[in-house]
Amino acid sequence: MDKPPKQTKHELFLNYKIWLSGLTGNGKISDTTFELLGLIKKLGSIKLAAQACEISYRKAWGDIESAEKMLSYQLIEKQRGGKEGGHSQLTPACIKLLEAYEALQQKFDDSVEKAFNDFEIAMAKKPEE
Amino acid sequence: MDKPPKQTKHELFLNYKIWLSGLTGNGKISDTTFELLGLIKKLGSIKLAAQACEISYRKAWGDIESAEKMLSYQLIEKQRGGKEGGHSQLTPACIKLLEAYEALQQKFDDSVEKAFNDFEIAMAKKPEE
DNA sequence: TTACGAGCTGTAGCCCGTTGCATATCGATA
DNA sequence: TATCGATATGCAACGGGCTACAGCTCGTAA
Repeated sequence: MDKPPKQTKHELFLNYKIWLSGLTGNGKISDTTFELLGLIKKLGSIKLAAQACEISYRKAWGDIESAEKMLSYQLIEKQRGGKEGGHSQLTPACIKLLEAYEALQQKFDDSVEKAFNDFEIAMAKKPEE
Repeated sequence: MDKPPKQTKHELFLNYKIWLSGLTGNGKISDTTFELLGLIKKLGSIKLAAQACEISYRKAWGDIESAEKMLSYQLIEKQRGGKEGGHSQLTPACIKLLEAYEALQQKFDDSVEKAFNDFEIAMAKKPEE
């Protein structure tokens, strides 16, 4: 899921990872989890989303559970049974959260790009300058 | 070493981690490694710096080695022997790198703060707004 | 010339996140 | 009312990262 990092003239890449945590530190929502949520929204299924995310269903399920526990509200509307076995969709609260996160992520990307450009410039300078 | 993350009115914290990697992905320089380098500069000893960093000497040494291999230049001037056992200091190239990183880190912090403020505002709004 | 303490190095073992598997549950629809 | 497949859940096993520890190397100052 990690997007290709940015390269310097010095053959360095900048990588970063962001996540949300709760007050007591007893849980977290990682970028991967948000990606998972986005895929559930798109695919309507935890199973399919987990596959697309290249993580085990077990992990996907656990991540959702811990995120919901941390936030103390429901993220996923789950439907079991039926010929199709079941399906899932995001709650309105989850959609709101996801959209806020995606905006956060986007702003972050832009800022990082800028900061890293400055880094490249600094590294290109000779030490004595 | 992780600094306290920022809190929303929704009792959420934003956390992040950055690191540099090389072309072939065969190594990385984490924020912890940069913290270690800063402490070596300050304390003049890998051993003391590792203690201050709360990592094992073994890991500190391995991190430095892999960073130097990745960059293919020397970061640390090491001195063995003597009554004091030895000491270490940063090379000029390392100091330059460290300073560039610290500036990058600072800009990162600012970006995070700004992006997270917007996130808070978005989360404070009612879904229908 | 020796003693000391940091730099170096290998390895056994722990911790913890994750996978993989097994198995149960549910319920719309055919 | 039988079926089918996704949701739900536990657990053994694996693997990577790290620590703990043991032991060595070095060279200066006493």
